[in-house]
Formats: sequence, C-alpha cells, structure tokens
Amino acid sequence: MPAPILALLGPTASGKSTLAVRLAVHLGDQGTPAEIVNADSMLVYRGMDIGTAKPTLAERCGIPHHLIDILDIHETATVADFQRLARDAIASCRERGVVPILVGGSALYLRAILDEFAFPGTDPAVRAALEAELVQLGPLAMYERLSRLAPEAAVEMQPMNGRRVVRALEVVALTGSYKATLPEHRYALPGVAAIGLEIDRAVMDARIDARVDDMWAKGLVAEVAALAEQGLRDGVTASRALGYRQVLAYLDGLCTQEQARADTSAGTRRFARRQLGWWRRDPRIGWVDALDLPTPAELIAEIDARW
RNA sequence: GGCCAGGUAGCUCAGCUGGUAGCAGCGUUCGCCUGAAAAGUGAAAGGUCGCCGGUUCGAGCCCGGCCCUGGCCA
Repeated sequence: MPAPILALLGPTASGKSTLAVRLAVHLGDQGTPAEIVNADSMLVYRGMDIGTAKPTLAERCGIPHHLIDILDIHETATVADFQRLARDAIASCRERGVVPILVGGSALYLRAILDEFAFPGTDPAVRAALEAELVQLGPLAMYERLSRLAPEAAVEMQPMNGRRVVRALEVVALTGSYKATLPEHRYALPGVAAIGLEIDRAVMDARIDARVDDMWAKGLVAEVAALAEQGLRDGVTASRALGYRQVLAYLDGLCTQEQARADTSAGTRRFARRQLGWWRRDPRIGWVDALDLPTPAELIAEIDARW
C-alpha cells in the first residue's frame, strides 16, 4: 500500500507553510515520516527570502523541504522543469516510505505536478525570435499570424494575450499544432489528498497588508537592493516576483518607497484572488477554515476517513 | 467674515457652445490560462451629477439660496 500524497494549498498568507510543518511533525511522531515538497514558483530562488516569506530553517523544525533554493535569480523557472523535479521528489519520498506533503500557492505548478499534464517542447531560438517579434509587431499582429497557422487554437485565445500567443506560435512551429485548453481535473498520481485553506476575504486582505508591512520591517528593500547588485533585473522570472518588482521600481527611481509598498500590497491581493479562481472549480479539494484550523491529528483522521 | 477653487461610480477624475452621464484609471466581482504563472489576459456590476428652488420644451453644465471641502486674505 503506497503512502498517500498530501497536497496543501491556499491563497498567500493563509498559513500553508506552518500547517504543513505541523502536519509533518505530527506524522513523524506517529511513526510515519513526512517531508515537504515545495510547489511555489518563487521559493525556488536562492536569496529571495523576505519577499517570498520563505520558511526559515527554524520554522522548518528539521523537516526536509524539497525544491527550495534550487535556482539562481538569473535562471528562469519553468513549469515543465518544475513538474519533473517535483515528481522526482515525490517518487523519492514514496520509495523511502516517506509521506510527501506538497505545499504551495502556484496553482499551475500544482496541477502540472498532480494532474495529467504533458508539455510540448520548447526551443530557445524559436522562442527568442518570436518574443522579439512580439515586441516589434505587437500582440495583434502575432495573433493574426496564429489565426492563419492554427485557427482552431487562435479562437481559444485572447488576441491581446501576447504571452500565450507567442507560446502557441512556438509550439506550432515545433509540432505543427497547438491545443490551448487545460486538462480534466484528474490526478495522474495515485493517492492524492488535496486540502485547501479557506479564509475570509477581509481577514485575508488584512493579513496580506500585515505581511507586506512585516517584509518591509524585516528589510525587504535591502534584500532587493543586494539582489539587484547580483543581477536581479536580468532574471526574467525572479524580477517579476511580488515585492521584488515593486522595490526594483523604487530603486530605479520610478516611484516612492511608500508607493512600492502599496503596490506590493495591491498586487498581492490581486494575486490571492487569482489563486482562488483556480481552486474554486476544482471539486477534489477538501476545504478547511484557516482561522479555525483542525489539529494535525484531526486533519489526518479526516483525510483517512475520506480515503 | 471676504475672495478664489471645488463638490459627478467605493477612490482619483473627464464631461465640447445646456439635449437620456465616461469603451476613463484604480478598486470590486466574475472568467480564461499547457515551458516567465507571485506571470499574462477578458468581461461585468457600480452614479437621485452636494441640497433646495428658479429659467428652459429640456440643466451635471445657466441663475439664486443653503451645506461641505481645500487654499488665499482679514
């Protein structure tokens, strides 16, 4: 009988990381070792600690955490790579009789890991050329091209969404066709129990504001300034992270520090709402109240019962 | 107390010489999403135009009074 896979998800600042560690510690005490597999797109970056609310070593309570601090800020994280790494980490846990607890707020990453998700290939040269054209010609011209090359894919897409249009054109160039819809809600891996943390909107917003203030108090600006010295601006993904992008704007003299703080808050609230949209229509998730959390024992009992 | 500016969507504002209020920005709500996803994108809902009266076929826009806000002067 294979150990189950636990997946813990929820919007930013809902308390996922803390709950995950408590669950892992509890399971360990029960004689079933558990380890945490990160499913958060930004925790992978070394040096990005304050702004990502990366759990500290002390907060990890000795529980091994996989896929944290695995990339340099100038490297580009991608779903496909992450899918492979996370599945490897999960497989490794199961081989060792360890329960993997997948924790994260990157909805696409979670789906890519747990569901039947196959990514067509990529080609850096093709991609770079298309991206250059996007800048040059604008999204509408690219969309028009896609309409000619793959009309069935184009109708599924929004003309102004240059990012998606470029990727579609890349895949068409490489394989001749492109399918633009997400797969069914069906796990590719056996034995998954997904738990979502739900939290009152007003409380969530207040927590986000408090967390952003806390990041500032802990020295986010200094962290970003130091990373900027190391080339953060060149990191395609890392430089876009919430908090980092806004502080970079401040450091570049584009806004005041107070404006950067407010923008980080607003951006994070928007992000949290977008996260919720992904999970709202996923019927497999069992929701628990983040403000009235069950004890680890209760949660495990409920998961067992539902199994 | 006097002078000036202003009171229009939750917020910031637009509104040409009076003709059923603006594809406005932000926010909110809802949606999309396959190699940057803490990214990228679409849609919708919100207004007795400070209050009262007048002029007019018709007033956010003109006239009078009142209330409120900011600035200047006393």
